Amino acid sequence: REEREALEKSSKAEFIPYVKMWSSLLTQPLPKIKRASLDIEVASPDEYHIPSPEEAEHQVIAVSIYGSDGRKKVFLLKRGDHSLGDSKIDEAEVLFFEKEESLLEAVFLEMLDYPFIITYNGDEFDLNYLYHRAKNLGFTEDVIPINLGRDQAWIKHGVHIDLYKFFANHALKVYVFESKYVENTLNSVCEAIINESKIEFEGSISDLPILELGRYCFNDARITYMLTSYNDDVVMRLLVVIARVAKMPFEDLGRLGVSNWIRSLMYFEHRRINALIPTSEEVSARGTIYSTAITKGKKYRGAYVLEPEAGVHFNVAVLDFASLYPSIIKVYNLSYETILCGHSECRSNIIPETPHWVCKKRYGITSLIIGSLRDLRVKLYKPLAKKYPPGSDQAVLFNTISQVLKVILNASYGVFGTEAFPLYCPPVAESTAAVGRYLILKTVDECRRRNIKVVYGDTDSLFISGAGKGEAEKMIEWAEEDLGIELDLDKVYKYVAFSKRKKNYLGVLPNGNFVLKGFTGKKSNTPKVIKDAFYNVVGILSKVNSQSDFEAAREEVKKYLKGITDDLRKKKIPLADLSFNVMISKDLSEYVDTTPQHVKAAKQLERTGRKVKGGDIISFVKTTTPDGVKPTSLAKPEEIDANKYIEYMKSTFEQLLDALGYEFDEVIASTKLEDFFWA
DNA sequence: CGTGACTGCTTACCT
DNA sequence: ACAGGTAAGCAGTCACGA
Repeated sequence: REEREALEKSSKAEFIPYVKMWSSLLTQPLPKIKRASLDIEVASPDEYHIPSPEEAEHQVIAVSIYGSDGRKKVFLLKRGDHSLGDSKIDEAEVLFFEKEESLLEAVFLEMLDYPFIITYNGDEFDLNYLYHRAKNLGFTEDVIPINLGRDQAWIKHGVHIDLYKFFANHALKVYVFESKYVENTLNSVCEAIINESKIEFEGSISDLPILELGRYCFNDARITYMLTSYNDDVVMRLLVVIARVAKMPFEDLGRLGVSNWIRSLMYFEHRRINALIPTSEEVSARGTIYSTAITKGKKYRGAYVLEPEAGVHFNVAVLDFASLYPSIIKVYNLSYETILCGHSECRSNIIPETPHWVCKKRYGITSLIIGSLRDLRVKLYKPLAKKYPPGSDQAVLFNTISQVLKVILNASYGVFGTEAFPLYCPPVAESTAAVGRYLILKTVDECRRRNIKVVYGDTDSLFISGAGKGEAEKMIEWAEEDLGIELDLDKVYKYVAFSKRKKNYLGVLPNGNFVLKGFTGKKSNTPKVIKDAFYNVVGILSKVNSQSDFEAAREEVKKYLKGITDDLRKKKIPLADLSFNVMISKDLSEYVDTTPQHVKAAKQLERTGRKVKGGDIISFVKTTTPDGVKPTSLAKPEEIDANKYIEYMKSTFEQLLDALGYEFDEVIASTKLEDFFWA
């Protein structure tokens, strides 16, 4: 209450009701949700055949249900020609059925005990299959607890949450799960998030002994459930908080993107204040785009990225604007109905760098909603999450709220620049970005005026070198007074190394921890051998405390890299560590313009019978064969093109070594110590 | 017909 | 169906010179 009252006091009158409304809603305790995960296995003629849910022509041979109340059941179909095997399923009660009909009946009955059913891809497969299979077996509609929509499956008595769609949500993937997984499969997500895996087996699922099949199926249900229970039910908590903010039912919010959450939230607010919801045509007609994008194919100009000053800089502070774009939307009163408003007296209220003006008479709906949510996150929930001991109920609640607000706030500007958003309003989007450029450039000017050296900056951040704590604090005060926007001291690096490339740097903190941005050496598709080598080199460099320390580190780096390149030449590196892992974003037939290397490898895989579809990760190695690549699973060690790997290593390490002023070729070719000089 | 400059496609990243 | 900006590798095209 104390913190909330302080926030209310510092808020403008128009924002106070919103702060009150949000804080009383969001601080409600989080319910424990009774639920069960469900997974099914279907007989299939061969291992590459994926049974069609609509036809549902094959038997359902196993179902597992894993409940939050501790009940865990495996339903198995007895098949005469299959042995039971000797697998043990310790945790669960195992039930055998002679007839598939009675198995399904028992499963449906069990489902009724749970108001929430959790699946991984149940919309497309598990529930869809169960429904059609039951129909095929003569079940009547009223005894099947499932309804099918166009792209989703509903539970008649409760809520079905399909985690596949939840974990595939790009915004959640990036901002909540920190891009820890790339592929959206159950196995990839579980490995990245809860350190669990699917059970591996060879051949076809239908050929497994019955108990072995049960063990496999049960494990899937178990890890699916764990995705909702790990870290104190964080996924369930996220769903509850998103539902509260977005004013959206659970069924929808797990399946729809952030733009839909924001649409729902904005529409709700229109209804609450008795305002008409405009049509997209009305909103689009407000104005047109003025700026031109730097990137081909984009609609308007975006953020500004400063040229980094190449080299090593010691004692670098990073200043950044807290939630820059939401702050701009709030402070500059940006909204579809305030931009280019009808009042002639507002026409002089011009947005910097644009011909657009904005209303002076009243606050816009976007400004009020996004502005108040921004303040809630920055001034209330972030500090509150830190105030309570980690793991306490309060810390857990405030952290969840803070994460959800982050996702929504991060998307709140972008939605106005996307045609699919019903309140699409390009002048709002381009004005937000324009003000961002204006603010960061003004701040750079102010630094220069104060003789503070700016060595880099991107969108909302400035890296300043050689400034003391006092000077940084003065800048923060200046921003508050002259810009009306909150600037923070984000961190202070022991040193930062920049090559000449933007969005690409190494920052080392006083405690030796480091931050790597942009480097090829950290990208998910880079071969493990090169990625490991890169992190090891950075590890060596992160111990450096002064210019002279670089001398000693240099020798260590050189020796280390020489070892790796020698191993590469002698083909001592295992294939798995040499593989590039690249996502194939569409189906093979859709690559009509070019045939990139991962597509070449995928085509070779298809020729061996493997199915490849959009979203799969293709693992390939560079070879001396005519295609230049081979899928890792089909390649032989002697086919590896060592030179290609050394070339790739060179360009990977140059991004780092450039900054330090020496050449990769010298590192691996030279034998004389005196050949090396550091900047 | 081979080479190199150039453009466009594709993926992954940064804010 | 949030946005734009940047890096990098490779595929494909085309002019140029032999």
